[in-house]
Formats: sequence, C-alpha cells, structure tokens
Amino acid sequence: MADINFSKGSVASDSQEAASPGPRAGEFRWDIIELLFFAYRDFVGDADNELEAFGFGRAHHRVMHFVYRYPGLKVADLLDVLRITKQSLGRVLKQLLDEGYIIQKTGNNDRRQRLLYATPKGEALVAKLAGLQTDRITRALRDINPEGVAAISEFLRAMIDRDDPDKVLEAIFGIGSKKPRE
Amino acid sequence: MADINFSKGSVASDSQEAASPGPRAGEFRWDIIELLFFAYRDFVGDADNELEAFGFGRAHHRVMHFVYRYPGLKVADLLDVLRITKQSLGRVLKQLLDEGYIIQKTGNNDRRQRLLYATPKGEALVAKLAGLQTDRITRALRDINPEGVAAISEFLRAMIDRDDPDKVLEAIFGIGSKKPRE
DNA sequence: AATTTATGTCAGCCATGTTGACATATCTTG
DNA sequence: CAAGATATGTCAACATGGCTGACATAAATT
Repeated sequence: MADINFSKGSVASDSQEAASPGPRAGEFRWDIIELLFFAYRDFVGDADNELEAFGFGRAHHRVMHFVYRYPGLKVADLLDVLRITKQSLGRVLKQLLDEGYIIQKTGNNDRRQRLLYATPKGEALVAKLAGLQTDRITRALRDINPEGVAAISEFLRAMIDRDDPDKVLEAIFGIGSKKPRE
Repeated sequence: MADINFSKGSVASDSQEAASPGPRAGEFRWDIIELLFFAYRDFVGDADNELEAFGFGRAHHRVMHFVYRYPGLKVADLLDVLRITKQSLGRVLKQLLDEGYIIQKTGNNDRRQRLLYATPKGEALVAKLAGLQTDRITRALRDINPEGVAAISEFLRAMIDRDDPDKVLEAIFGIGSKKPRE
C-alpha cells in the first residue's frame, strides 16, 4: 500500500514551540503552499523546455520578458525588478545583445543610460514562451467564472510585497505616487 | 517621467509570425504571467531569509518540507517530487541527516528502502518556514470570500500537470487510481 | 574641478542543477 | 541457488546563475 502517512492533522511540532513566534498549532496553509510549489514548477517548466532549443536559461527568459514588456527599461530598472546583481545581469544581457535579441539605445535626457529594447527576434522568442504559458493559464481558468478570476488576480497581487515597489510593480499596481524623481 | 512605455496593446510581434504556432496576436495573459512571477518570488523569499540563519538553501527547504509532510517518504519518491537527480538530492539530504534534521529508517517490507522522517529539530524548521508563508497567504486571502478561495485553489490545481503524477500529487489530488504496484 | 551616478567588466566563490560510472545491499525470478 | 533487477549511495566533472570585491569609463551634478 501507500507508504506515505497522511495523518498529519494534528501537527506534532510542539517540540521547540519556544522559538515559534508566528502561528499556533495546526493552522498552516499546507494546501496553498504545496499548490503554489507545483503550479509554479510546471508553469516555468513550459518555458524551460523551449529555452533549451535556444541555448538559453531561465535568466535569459526573465530579462527578455521584461525588456519586451517594458520597452526602454533601463539597466538599473531591470536590476530592481529581477533583484540580482549587475554582474549576474551582465552575463545574460551580454549574450542577448550579442545574439541580437535585445538592442540598447542611449538615453535622451541622460546619455549614461542604456535603454533596452527587444528586437523582432527577441519579440518572437518572448511571444513563443508567453504563448505556452498563456495556454496553460487559459486552460486553468477555463471553468472559472469572472468572480473567481477576479479573486485569483486579487490573491496574487496581495501575495506581492508592496514596500519599495520597482518600476514594473508600480506599473502593475498603477501606483501614481512614488516620487517621480528624474 | 516614466521612461517605461506601456503602449503594448497591439503587440508588434508580427515579424516572425511564421514560427508562431500557438496564440494569435494580442491574447497573452501578461497579467497572470507577471503576477505569478512576483507572487512566487516574494513567497519563497520569506523562507529564503530564514534559511540563511541555518546555513541552508532552498533545496534544503524543499526536502525538509516534503519529508515532514509525508513521513516515511522514500528517496525515490522524493526524487519524483522534486524532479532532480539523486546526486543533487544526495548532497542536501546528507547534510540534513548529518545535522539531525532528518532520520532514515530501513523499510519493513523492502529493506533496501530508506524511509525518511523529520526529527523534532526538522519539524521545528519546517514549522517556522511554513508559518512565514502561511502568514503571507492568510494576509492575501483575508478579503476574499469562500467562493474566491475555492476558485484560487481550483486554479492552482488546474495549473499542475496531471500526467504521470508522483505520490505527493496523488495525495493532493486524491487519485485512487494509478495502479498500486508494490 | 570634484563628486556622484549609470554602466560595464574582471576574477573568483557558492549553491544547486546536470551526466556518467560504479559499488553495495537486497529483492525477485528463472 | 544463481542471475538479474532495483534502491540507494558516492566519486568526479561540468554548467548555470546567483554572489562579493575591485576597478574603469563616461556623463551628470554640485
């Protein structure tokens, strides 16, 4: 039979309860925690498979995606969004530039800036990957009514940290505030 | 001003439309795609911060989580769930065993098997991390009604590949089928 | 003119994934 | 029982994509 024991109803995590500042016994959202794990795993898996054919990895996808979606994004913005170091970004960005998926344009106001744009080649890649992911999402939403879809969107938004949002998040959340320095 | 150009309504990805087998112009779920990215980033970020204090990484968390949740999980099951190689698993599993977060018991029926169990120390770690993530989830669900929560759960389930589910997914989806060989 | 900012780059380290080869113990089967 | 299959562990090498630290350049700001 199953050698998995599911009887974890009343969690036995009383052992070191002293160091447990948050939740009381038993009310963990194991369901959502695990669903998020598997859903995200398969969601990004769609793109991962395709990317192999291009010799790219997830890092390239993330860069391409946001450059395509927010044309003219500055390098600094991209660093905020991806939350990686410029050295890490530099590595993949260089490849995408060299291979003609992205082009840089010098900023008009500030000529130190390198504004990033997807080339047609880059757009095609993003569209292909977004197509796969959209297919999965569309399938998953098929039997869910508009109120349900709204709840899903609301939930995902509420899962995101709102303190110190980057430019892309400001766009997504439509934050008009956030001192427009520059 | 904003140097992000949002005018991506009518996507200009017509360039290499020949190689676009999937979706027609314009109907990508950019909203959900990006919300999933940011939501998951911040969701796992909770755990990542805590893990540093233990000298562990995400890989350790994933192993601990599933071992705790499904006591007596076999190594082979874990490999199915995590979809990594046994060498990768071996590295983190060895540390967790050495440091007393997990113990192994020899299988009763099959003495080749190593059944995995979280020790109290391991349970405490999992509980701490799950507490953080549960807090975030609870916050995000706060203003959503039961129908909405059901839709969210349904959506996440539908995002997961159902072909060839591993033991944990069988548990989650309550699949009674799947020939119980062994 | 001096300083700060935006970007790029070199060098090396770490975590975590991969493949391939092989060892051991144990179960299953002819 | 002997042979083969299975479950696990381990060694070695390599790839990806994070990281830190140091430093260079050009352009903006003060």
